[in-house]
Amino acid sequence: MKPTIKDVAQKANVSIATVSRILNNEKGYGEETRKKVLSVIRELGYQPNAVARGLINKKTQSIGVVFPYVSNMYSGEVLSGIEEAAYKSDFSVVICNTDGQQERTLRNLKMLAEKQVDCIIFVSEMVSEETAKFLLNTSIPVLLISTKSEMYPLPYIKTDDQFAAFSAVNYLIQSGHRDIAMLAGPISDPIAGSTRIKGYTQALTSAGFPVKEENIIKVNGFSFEDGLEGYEILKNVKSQCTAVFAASDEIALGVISAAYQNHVSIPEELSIIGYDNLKLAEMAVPPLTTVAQPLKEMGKMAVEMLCDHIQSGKELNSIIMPHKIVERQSVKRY
Amino acid sequence: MKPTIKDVAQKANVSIATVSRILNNEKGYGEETRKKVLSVIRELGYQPNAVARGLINKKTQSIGVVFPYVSNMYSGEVLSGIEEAAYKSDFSVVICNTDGQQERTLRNLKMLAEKQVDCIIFVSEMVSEETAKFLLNTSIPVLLISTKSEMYPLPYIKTDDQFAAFSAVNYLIQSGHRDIAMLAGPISDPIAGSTRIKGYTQALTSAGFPVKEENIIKVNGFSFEDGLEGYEILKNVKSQCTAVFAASDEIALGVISAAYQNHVSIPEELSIIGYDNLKLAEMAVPPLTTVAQPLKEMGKMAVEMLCDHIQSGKELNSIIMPHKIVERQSVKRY
DNA sequence: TTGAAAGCGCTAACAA
DNA sequence: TTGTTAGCGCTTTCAA
Repeated sequence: MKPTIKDVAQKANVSIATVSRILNNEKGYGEETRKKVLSVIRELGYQPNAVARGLINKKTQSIGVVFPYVSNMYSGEVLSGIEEAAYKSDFSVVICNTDGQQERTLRNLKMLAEKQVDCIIFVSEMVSEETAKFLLNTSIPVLLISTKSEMYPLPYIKTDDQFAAFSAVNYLIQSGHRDIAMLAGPISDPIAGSTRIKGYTQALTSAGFPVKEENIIKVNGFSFEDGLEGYEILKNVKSQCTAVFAASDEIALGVISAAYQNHVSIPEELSIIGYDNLKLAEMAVPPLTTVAQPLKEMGKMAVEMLCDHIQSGKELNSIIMPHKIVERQSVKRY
Repeated sequence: MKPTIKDVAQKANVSIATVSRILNNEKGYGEETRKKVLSVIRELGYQPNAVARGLINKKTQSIGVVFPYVSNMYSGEVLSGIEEAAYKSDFSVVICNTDGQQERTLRNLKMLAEKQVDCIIFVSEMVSEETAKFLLNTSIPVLLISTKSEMYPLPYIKTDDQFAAFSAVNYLIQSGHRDIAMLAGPISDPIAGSTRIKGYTQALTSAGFPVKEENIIKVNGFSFEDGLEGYEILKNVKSQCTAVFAASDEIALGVISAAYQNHVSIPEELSIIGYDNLKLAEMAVPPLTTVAQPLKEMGKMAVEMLCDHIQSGKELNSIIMPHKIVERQSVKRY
């Protein structure tokens, strides 16, 4: 049996209250007792029980994080920011994977609530009405990352997707491209789907170029496979695109890979710009030009804001993070 | 204030014991009371407090996972397996990042113990003496993944690194390569470092080829950057290698990327085989031939074994998982 | 079928 | 400076 505070108290001939005080660096004991107790603690190998603490303090020092897919690189970036900041503030992080399924999302959220996490970070997943309601009803502070609720006032941290997409396409235009295709995610996604398409359209329009419907290729998600698939469609589209804007780096990698198999060289025959600036972009051949979101930074910021909120009651505001174009070698300049 | 079991009991005119029984699907109440209580629960939006439960049950339904770097793709693969199995068994997973630092490892481990996680999965990190001692002293069941303790009997799940490295190099030999370099991780790493070098040496030797010291290039880690760096060294080595065995897929990607910048084409001028079979390998240009570890599977297996152990006292055995060569397009066949 | 009460390991108010 | 005690929200005897 693991020793408890009681065992320590007994062996040190003091009350458990005194041990508790020493453990928590409060005052109210002599140097003598402190030393004695500390030595007993070491001797017994005593470790405080955070569960018991949590019960009485109503604080578990833990952060719940909800991802659609914990294992992709996107989540990894955000997670590393979260983890870093959490570690600094002595929080632990509980992660959940929803697989993009509403039901799993809800079940995970419920679990987090039951486990009494001190706050929740909800990443990059569509906020369904039911989810939003749950999030609003619970007393747990919540921050969204890279997503937002259309109808409910949930604070978020994200980039301006439309503007970022605009910037990406504009970069292509500035580089001398006229005929630009887009590999878009699902339109059903109000954040990363339709919004980025708007940015694309806007850039073309404001440059005085026509928007051709067939140049907007919608795939099912934002993955490598979606990029592979997208390329096949792109190939068959008659227009002579010299460049493509991919709604994610993974999609872009899919296109690059498919292009390689089709012996079309990038960027000589086809230019491509991605979205996210994952580690992946740097590792690609050729290295991928992309619009960067500060994902790690966003994760870090989320936990910092949440901690401030919990400790000092500081309000949780929504924040738009800046994006920027990272130039590498996948776009040809005319 | 969130409603507690007491509020439910009061409102339903029963004792908290009855509510508890209903919550836990035990017997000892009438259908009438059950309905009544359930409706009150819904009405109040009551959610049981897992912390209080944990205190009394001495079970928190949570798994602690320790990674050196949570954000890389390697961790992502393992994590997705862990998460999937944990979700099925109703466990939540709390993740820790050690940054490869011994001190952080220990602090994280302590935190997990204090939080009373039901078991710990320790992934891909060297097991220092102090760490091993901690792990053995605690009463928390532990399983290592992709690592092992040299001196202490901690159960692990891993592949046979030496054999896998042997297979990789042997594949190169079978493909007609004679002069084969290795981009090895740090020799200080007894698992992924020196052991894989042994496999390399062994393959060469048993094929009757000489082992040239300068062909074994040791870099500081297993990252993309290490691969970049390794390529620079490789370039300056006088030998005329036609192929290289990289100790990780990330290193391999670094080599591919550097080769691209140096205008040496892969696999025509230089063949390369990786290690891990991350998603990355598939996404590379050219797609990377590599030796696959079933990382996701290993994560899944770890939690399944741990759950069996907790629930039925089933013993925790060490397991060697099979590896296999996944042929793609980065190795030229003569 | 139900309830009263003890207690999990700890903190915090109050007393001494 | 120290101890006693109540109680956090729950489960689990034991008794009714």
